[in-house]
Amino acid sequence: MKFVASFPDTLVKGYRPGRVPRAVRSEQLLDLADRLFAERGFHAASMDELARRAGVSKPVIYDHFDSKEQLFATCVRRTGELLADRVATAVREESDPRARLRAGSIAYFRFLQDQLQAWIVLFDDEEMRDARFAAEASRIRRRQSDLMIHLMAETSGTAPDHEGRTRLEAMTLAIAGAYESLSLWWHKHPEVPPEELADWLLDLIWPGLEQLTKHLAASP
Amino acid sequence: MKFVASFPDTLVKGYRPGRVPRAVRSEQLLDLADRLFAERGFHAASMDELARRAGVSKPVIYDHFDSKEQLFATCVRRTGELLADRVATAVREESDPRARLRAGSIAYFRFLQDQLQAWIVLFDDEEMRDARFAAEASRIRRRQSDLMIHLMAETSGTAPDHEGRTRLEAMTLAIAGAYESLSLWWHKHPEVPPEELADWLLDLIWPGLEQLTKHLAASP
DNA sequence: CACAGTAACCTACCACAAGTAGGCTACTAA
DNA sequence: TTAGTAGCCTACTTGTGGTAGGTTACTGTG
Repeated sequence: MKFVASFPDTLVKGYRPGRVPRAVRSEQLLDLADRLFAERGFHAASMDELARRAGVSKPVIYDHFDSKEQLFATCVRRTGELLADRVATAVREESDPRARLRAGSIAYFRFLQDQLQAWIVLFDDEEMRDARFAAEASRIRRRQSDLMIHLMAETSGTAPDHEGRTRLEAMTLAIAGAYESLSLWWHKHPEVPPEELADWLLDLIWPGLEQLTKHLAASP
Repeated sequence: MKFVASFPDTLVKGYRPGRVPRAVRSEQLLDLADRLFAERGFHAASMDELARRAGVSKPVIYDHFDSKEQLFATCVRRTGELLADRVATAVREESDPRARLRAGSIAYFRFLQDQLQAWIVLFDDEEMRDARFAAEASRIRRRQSDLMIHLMAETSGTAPDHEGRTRLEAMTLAIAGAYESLSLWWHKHPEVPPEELADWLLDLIWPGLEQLTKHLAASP
């Protein structure tokens, strides 16, 4: 009875107090953590508050996740995978290489537009938000990079040699960094539509990228 | 006497115990903080340890800097300004636009190579380092972006209209992001020489960049 | 020279948040 | 009925950013 009585009005709607199965609690905690990190940023979000919002005590959280960092990483990774899916899906709907890249880019920016809440934690800079996110941001970049490499290999047909692959990896990662940085800029210029962003970026990198694929296909 | 007696061997060489003028203490603290942040990362670096290394008590630090974040920001900003200077100097030594960009790029990567220690905090991802650096990293990107815009305006002669400037700002920031991300990759492939990195990146972005300047010069 | 004013510094503390030890409650299955 | 366990809690420890308030030594002025 102490248990039930200890839930005043700090309870988040949609979650009733009391015992729930482990899997459900996990999902609930992840959802709430996502929102909390988005609102406050990593540093300012406290595990106590997460516990309060979930209507649960702190050790419960630590029974599901090893640490605050691991919880954060899990949240970000989930979102990153969703993003990768969206982009991959959009890419698969086109066949011409440039059109594929364009479709992927648009999907990327549209996703950011939708998930702005959750994304701010990773990309906002204006407000001095804390973040232990380098590893996760990097993971996402790598994912986008892999996707690009895969796409290029698929359309060019030939496989580059070792040195070529090294260079290609470097360049796709650089491009992924450009996307990331552009997203950041976009955050302060939301009036620009995703399609225009994509076109700008395509005009910038496509000539060099096309040249690069030709170069790599010719060398081995 | 308590004062002098309280310095066992935790003292960093080159700094004698005892009272020193404010300006000297400030510089000393900044230098030590730079090293400490580089070693441990923002989160794991504690103010207590900084105090210990400086052979000083914590309030002394807070008499010089408002907070840990402000101290960190000051360190990073100092390094960022040094970087900008190096790049700008290198750029000024060339006249052909492409050669200028190349020279700037090489200077950029050379600087990272030298200052690797101090730079890890900002760019390393493999190790889960903490960082409250989004704002500072962004400031550095903006600096590089401004430099590029300046350089392009200088060489093209004409000034773009409002929409053109918006697009140009977005694209140069994207490019700065690409440099940043490439630096990160480089950290795991240090065998690639700076000149090669610069050439890779130039081959990738120069065609699009040249096209962009022409486009912007033609529209108004 | 005396001594006020101040610069540089200290000890001892607070607040707050991550993470833990150990125990309680209620469901389930034999 | 009762053993086992899943889910949960209260009450703590630890570590670290930051502060209050006092002490020491240097410096310029009567």
